[in-house]
Amino acid sequence: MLRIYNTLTGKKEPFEPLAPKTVRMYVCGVTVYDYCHIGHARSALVFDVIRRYLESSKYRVEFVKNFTDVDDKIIKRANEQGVACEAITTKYIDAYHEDMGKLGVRPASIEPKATEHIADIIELAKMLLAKGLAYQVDGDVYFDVAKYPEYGRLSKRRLDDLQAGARVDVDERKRDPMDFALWKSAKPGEPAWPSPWGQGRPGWHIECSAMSMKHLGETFDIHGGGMDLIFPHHENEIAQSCGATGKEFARYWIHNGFVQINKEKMSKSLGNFFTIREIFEKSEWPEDITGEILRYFLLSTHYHGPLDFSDQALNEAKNTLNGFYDLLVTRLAEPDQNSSTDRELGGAVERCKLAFQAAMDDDFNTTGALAAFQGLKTDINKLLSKGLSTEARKIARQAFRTIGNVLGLFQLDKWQFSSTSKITAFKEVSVSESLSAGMEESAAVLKSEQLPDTEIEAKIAERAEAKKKKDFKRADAIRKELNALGITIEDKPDGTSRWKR
RNA sequence: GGCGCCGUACCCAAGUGGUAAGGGAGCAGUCUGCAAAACUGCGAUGCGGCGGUUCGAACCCGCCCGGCGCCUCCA
Repeated sequence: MLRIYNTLTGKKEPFEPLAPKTVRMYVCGVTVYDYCHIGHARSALVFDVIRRYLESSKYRVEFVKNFTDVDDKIIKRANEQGVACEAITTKYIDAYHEDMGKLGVRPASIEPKATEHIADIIELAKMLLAKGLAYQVDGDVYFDVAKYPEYGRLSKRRLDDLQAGARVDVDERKRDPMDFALWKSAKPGEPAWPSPWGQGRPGWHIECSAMSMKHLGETFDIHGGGMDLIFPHHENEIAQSCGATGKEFARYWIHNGFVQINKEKMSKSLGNFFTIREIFEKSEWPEDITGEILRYFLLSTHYHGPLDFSDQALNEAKNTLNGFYDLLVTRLAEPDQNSSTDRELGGAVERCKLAFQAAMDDDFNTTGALAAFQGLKTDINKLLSKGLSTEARKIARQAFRTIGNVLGLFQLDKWQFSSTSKITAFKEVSVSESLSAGMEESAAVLKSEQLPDTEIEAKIAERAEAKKKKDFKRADAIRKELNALGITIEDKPDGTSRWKR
């Protein structure tokens, strides 16, 4: 039985969707005015995994994730560059898909844009005005928070406690400082749509209410996003949605914690952020391996807590994955006639499945889920040493692939083990540096990539000959030579050797 | 001023009442010509501090200390 921590109630609750075997879920995406950073990646990944787990639990998941494509920051960016807003939003929506794709984040079932739902937004605002929950000032429409008595139930705040104007000037035209705009009148040079209140554009919060209700119905199951959206964004969504329909809006609210740098929130305003593409660019690993490392790193902490980003953390994730992929692409790929432990494999896989499911059922505890894979890894390594047939090895490999698919891990067929490469997101690489010191560091991997397998095999054969003749000096020299190229040789008990980059 | 999150071994990190998962690093052993990998063992009598509730607390309550976040836009 799946249990989810619900921000609305502050408790872990059993999850029961409104309609049997169907989950309707809405996640707040990004405002598309710049490249995404690793914090956006965490959020996208967390909900991607939640979606995958629900699907693997035999739910049909209707997953809506929006793009905010009308906003002050977009307008500012467009004006700076002297281009239309659409040029900005199109560019960064494409970049979003590209970056998230590298992380293995699947597109949502529906990815609506605010600008494509202006009519729905206007309808919602009209409804709120008609119900007396909103009011008009000049060409603006504001939600009247005083008319929604439950305002603050998500963020656990009371209106009286909020320090209005603490950090921003209060608009004197509003009845309450907490009232928020549903519709903003157009200023010159801004994108605008006709409305009953004149030319204008939607406020930020209303698009999510309009789009979620349009695509998922007035009441749906899960609404998610980053912690920073709890107030005011999600609070306001609840107020205007419930105010308009008189029904409950989203039933389970899920919020992911922040990615931090040195214990501080990663954010644009602090300037302490790393974009996803920047990390891929600075990584010395191939793209698919870097993606796997990032994914493992982001899932190694429970989604609700903070997660500190550092080169060390990334490289630890790499080391851990080395252990998995050594098993998956090296040891399990070796043929064997000995089937003496084949019948024990099923039990090991079953144990992993159960442990995995128990962890994921407990509020999507991906940390525990990864521990389940560690258990399977250890079990299979033991079986291998006692004898596991080629056929059983394929089954073992498939188990990792199948269960791992829920986390989007363990799908790669190739891996690089070399310990000379790194991810150094923090290192500022200048051109001259990369030509000297930086190059040296990654030189081994570059060389090993260029070296054809056949040449390596030839060297290995030569070394085997030397070993046979007890010419260990020669054998060690060859090993050292290959090692300098980032290739590790492992001798097996039968006198043959395996190698890996 | 209000609300909230976090503080578990060298590092990362699960665990929300029943006696501390897992990983990384390290050390020792098995294996090996050596090495690597794998496997085995070692590693917090203690979970920021002090009290309290309980047969029993990392987990509940109170106070305190430290770090962070939100109350502008923010995943």
